[in-house]
Amino acid sequence: MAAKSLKSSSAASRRSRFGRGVTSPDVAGANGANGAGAKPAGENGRGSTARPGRTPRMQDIADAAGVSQSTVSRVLTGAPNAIPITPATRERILETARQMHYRPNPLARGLRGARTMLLGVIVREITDPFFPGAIDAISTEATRRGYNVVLGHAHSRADEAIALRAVLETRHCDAILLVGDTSDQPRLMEDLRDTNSPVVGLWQGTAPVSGISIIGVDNRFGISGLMDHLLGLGHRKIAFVGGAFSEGRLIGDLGERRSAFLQRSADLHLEMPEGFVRDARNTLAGGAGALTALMALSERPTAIVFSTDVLAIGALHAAAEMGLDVPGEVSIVGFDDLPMAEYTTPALTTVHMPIAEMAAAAVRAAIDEGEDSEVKVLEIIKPAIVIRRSSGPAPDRGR
Amino acid sequence: MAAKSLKSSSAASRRSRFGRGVTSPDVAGANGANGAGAKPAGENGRGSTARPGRTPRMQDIADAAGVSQSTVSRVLTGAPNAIPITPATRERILETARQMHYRPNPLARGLRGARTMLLGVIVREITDPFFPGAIDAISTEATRRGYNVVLGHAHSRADEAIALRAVLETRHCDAILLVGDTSDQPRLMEDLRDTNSPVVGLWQGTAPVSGISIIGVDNRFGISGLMDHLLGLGHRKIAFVGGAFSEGRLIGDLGERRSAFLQRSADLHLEMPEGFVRDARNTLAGGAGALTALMALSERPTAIVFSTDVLAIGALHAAAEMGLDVPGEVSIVGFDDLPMAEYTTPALTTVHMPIAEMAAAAVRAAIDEGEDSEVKVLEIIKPAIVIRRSSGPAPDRGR
DNA sequence: TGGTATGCTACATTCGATTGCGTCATAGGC
DNA sequence: GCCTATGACGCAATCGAATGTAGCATACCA
Repeated sequence: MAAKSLKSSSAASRRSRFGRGVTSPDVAGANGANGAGAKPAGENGRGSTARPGRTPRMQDIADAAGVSQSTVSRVLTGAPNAIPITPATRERILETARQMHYRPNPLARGLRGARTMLLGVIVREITDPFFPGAIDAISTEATRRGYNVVLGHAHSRADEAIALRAVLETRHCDAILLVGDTSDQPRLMEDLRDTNSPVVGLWQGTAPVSGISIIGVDNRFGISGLMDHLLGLGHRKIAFVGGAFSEGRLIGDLGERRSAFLQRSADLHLEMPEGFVRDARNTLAGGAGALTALMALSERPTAIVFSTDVLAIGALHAAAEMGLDVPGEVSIVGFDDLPMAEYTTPALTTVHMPIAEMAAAAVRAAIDEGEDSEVKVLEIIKPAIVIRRSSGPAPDRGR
Repeated sequence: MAAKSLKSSSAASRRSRFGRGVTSPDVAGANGANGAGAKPAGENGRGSTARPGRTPRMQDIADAAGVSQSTVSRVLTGAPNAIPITPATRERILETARQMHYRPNPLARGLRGARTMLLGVIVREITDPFFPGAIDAISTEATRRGYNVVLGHAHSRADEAIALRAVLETRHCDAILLVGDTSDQPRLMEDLRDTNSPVVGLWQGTAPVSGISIIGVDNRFGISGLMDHLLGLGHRKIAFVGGAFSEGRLIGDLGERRSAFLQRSADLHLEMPEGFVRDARNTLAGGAGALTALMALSERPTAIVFSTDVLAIGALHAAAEMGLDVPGEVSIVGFDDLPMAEYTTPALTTVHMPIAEMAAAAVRAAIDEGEDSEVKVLEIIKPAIVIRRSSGPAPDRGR
């Protein structure tokens, strides 16, 4: 309280009277005031007035603790500075900051070039049930490493630029994660190239992309596993339904699964009648429609490989609706192992996606790359088959 | 190129030689240099050197266009300033900025107190299939209004503070949306109270909370509708399974649904044998377990109201596993109308949640509140029943 | 030709935290 | 008693954009 009056006669007024013009010869003015005012235990630097109703800044802590703002900074950042601070001072500052509910302003921090501890995540089609788990895993791993997640959206074509812009203009992201295939959004990719923050692609397919790290799943391996399983059950007439996000455009993982199926079928000389390979939008309705269409063929498949669980679940529903027995009459398998896959009727045979590990790997790549080097990662993870009830022996086997 | 040499003899060197000490009488020094150097079409203000490899700042645009940084700012913000700019100059600046791929630094912007156009969204249990749609809707509406979404996570108790801190420390959010019930996280709520940014609760229940706006669904109305539907089908032995997120703790919407059921049952004098009202974790497994338990009762219910679709879907699966006919032997209804609800076997009767409208309302409330007043919104939306295949006539009706 | 009005642009400050460098003070050595 | 070493800290510039105010320049008026 008493210090309040001292303040205006020492540092504060000195500043305002002389302005910043006086460079160094800080003669009588300051020294004299200091000497006269005894311990001027507070109020130095510029705007030293308390600001009611506003969140405290570092200067306010400094004032309250009777030190300079820079000292507060050094204590609070806890950096192993060359500059030593007395434990007593340190403790006093820490305590003051605590009492005043101080929280550093990340904007000001970021402005100086410090990490913002933000991870930009651009997701395609968040309504795809696959992604929530992915976001969860990413967010968890990011949080564990002290990072936060900013969500960008790339739903429709028209939004491509906007979504990306948004996250990029909020470009204080230390790194950017592309989740799901976004490669058909040319402007996004182009914008990303301008960014100098590291970019990591997750579930974008396994093809290397210049300038970004890739964490992907081995789709070929997964599809092969699925087919081996079905072949082992005696199936020879196997159809495939590939999901496409946009109209007819097969991209990334989904495209790889499709071509893996085609190639494997060719290698095995499986008969592949007209209509056995279909495309459908990657929705429940798309899966249902595909199943209906396949069952309308004169020569029906005995097993169907769906490129995602979403499609397969939609197909399961359609099968039940039309009174078709799964797996008695037709086996249905998916890809992704959604949480729901275990609880469908019947439970779905699928390929388990190690979401958590992949998300962790992606976050790690993103952060490490931001901190360290320019090294691009290319990590392809092999998934495992999960056999449940929706696949069974081929119905024509007994013949 | 020629301008390059002029630069160092005009404005730039003037600054460095005289420093900031010389306040206004900008006499000979500057004028003389200007006169000698003819049109000094560039390089004014401080650090006027081009900075290769870095994203251009406003100053760089100014240098390139031969104007001052403030002029660039005024042109780019497009604010209806009192200060007019020549169309020619304006166009030149705009063009330069375009060519240099200039993007304003939101950090610097925010530092000045401008809106950051960021919406903090704190979600509880993102793995709950209900939320992706919610996030999608929020993100869409936010994007439409030029905002971006920062995702916070509040999974487990231990993380409560961390998650919130994270989003709050990234406090440059203009507003905060609480999605799902977070009221059992005391520290979070407390922290939120310190914030002076507006807070909106979505799907937190319908009880007013001091200091925050609430957008909720009328759970009582939904449950009543469900029960009326079942009563109309002749059901009198109706059980209830309430989902709890954490161990046994009934919160928010889920708690309201439970008490709505209890009250309505009491009003109607429905018989309510021991074990007819159960709690379960809000997961597929929880729903499956609850169904199994209910069917093990000596007196079985003919219909079961699940407080979420997730529970109901789990139950549907368990019923199929144990060969129970739905709705022949037992009717199952849910709440939320997940996208999946239409594709279960059989399709689920449930209460449709108007996610998009509610999300839009929440975003609107958050943004408007931030821009305008202190008015708190309390909006309770009435949901509609969706009747599908999982509910049917009571089996004992024919007796 | 001097003075004023008007149209534009430049300067300097501000936001809050970080950091290189400078400085004061105390202790110790001789 | 003076000088140096080192401990403990403060000063001020800096990051990029926004903005109030000062100031220049041309045109116009008397």
